[in-house]
Amino acid sequence: MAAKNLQSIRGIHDGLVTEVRLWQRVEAAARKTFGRYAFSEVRLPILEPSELFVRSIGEATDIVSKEMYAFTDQGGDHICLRPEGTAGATRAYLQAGLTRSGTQRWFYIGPMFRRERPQKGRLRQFQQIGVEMFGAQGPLEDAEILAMAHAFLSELNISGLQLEINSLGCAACRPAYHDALMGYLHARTDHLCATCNDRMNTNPMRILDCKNTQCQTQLDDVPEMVKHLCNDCEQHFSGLKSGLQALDVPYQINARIVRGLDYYNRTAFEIVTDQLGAQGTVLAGGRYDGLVSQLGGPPTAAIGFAAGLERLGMLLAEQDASHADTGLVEIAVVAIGESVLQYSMQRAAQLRNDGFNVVHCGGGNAKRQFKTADREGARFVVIIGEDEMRQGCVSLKTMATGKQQQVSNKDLNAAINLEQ
RNA sequence: GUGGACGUAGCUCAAUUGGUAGAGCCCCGGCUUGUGAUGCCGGUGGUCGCGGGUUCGAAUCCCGUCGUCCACCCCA
Repeated sequence: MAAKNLQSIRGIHDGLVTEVRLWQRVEAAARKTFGRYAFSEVRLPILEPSELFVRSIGEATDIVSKEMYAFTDQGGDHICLRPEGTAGATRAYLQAGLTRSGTQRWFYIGPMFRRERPQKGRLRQFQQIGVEMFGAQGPLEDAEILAMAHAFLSELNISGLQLEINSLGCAACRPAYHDALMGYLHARTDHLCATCNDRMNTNPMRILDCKNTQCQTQLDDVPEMVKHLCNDCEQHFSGLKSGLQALDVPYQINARIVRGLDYYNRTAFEIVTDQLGAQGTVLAGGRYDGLVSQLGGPPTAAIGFAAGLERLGMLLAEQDASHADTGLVEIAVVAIGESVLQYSMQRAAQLRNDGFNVVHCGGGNAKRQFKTADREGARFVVIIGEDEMRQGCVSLKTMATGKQQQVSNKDLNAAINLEQ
């Protein structure tokens, strides 16, 4: 344990080489897939006014009431590290005056901050890949955005994932459902856990996904939102389902998916895994038709989702560890003798210009240099001594086979490509 | 925020009933000063997370603290 009093903040981890390689694979898959669906990347602020999240997510939520890194800056402004991306994206959409510019299809990749108790797959600073689509209201868009999420994860080849969908209804049908739910729950308060009894007052729908098995046994025939949808919501939901079927996206209806926030309506979905312990949600989202107007804009339909970059990286690491460490270094240059040092550096530079990833082993003791080459995982060693320099050639060694040959400088690239 | 487990060399771990720490791997050097991954020999490296306390004596017991992990909670 090196630096004792100089550690990263609890729950805030360094992304070292291994993790970053994993993340970059996830990011590459996202950029590729989202591009196919004509989504464009945006880069949004990490610092936002605290007020933004109070007004969007809501003061009563855990995220805002106890998990936000919020502070007053030197000028007296109340600002915070963003705990999620949707609110900022909506703010930016409004600020840029895009409400009459047609459908906006955005995605972003970046860090979010929540002061939670750290756990596997749960960090205080974590990265999300977020997608937001503004100005699209039909079930076709819902189906397509889910197909996009599915394609994105398929691109990564992660198995064991499950798409679950639900409908949360809308302002028209939710009150009646709420009454039905409360009636059902009130009859069983004695059998529900303490947390659930609290939730009766704050957010009764949350009781549906309580993990307490005792509570779950009480909920066998609990009223479900999907069975209380109004006509419009019903049509929307069946449009989504038939869209997913048409696109061959496997899904499952899970009436227990809920959202804590008021602005969510209709489609809600999660993609879950059983491989990350309690933090099984790898991607989640839904429709939030109410948010734009809640933040002062015109009524605007919107839908989006966010995926946890670290969680996806962990799944990749568990599934194919072999993939993680494919050699970065293609060629190691070994210089034998002081007199060829500078020349060997020039040859290394030339190989880099030719498009190879090259390390120079530093000259000196030949054995040491070969050891370095091996440790770096170089596939080839280009050996340069006085003879080679004089003759305008190098000795090319293929590390895996041990085969070594003399190749003239002009034939080197061809020889390497032959050996690959 | 609540509950539980853990914290010993760079890494993975060991140290019988409390007697001031060991191994493997890694790293460095040598056996071969134009050749690696296998072999042999040698070497560097630890205020036992940190701070108190009990004791003649603590890595080992107690308290606190920080951190990691797990579950609750919450969520990506």
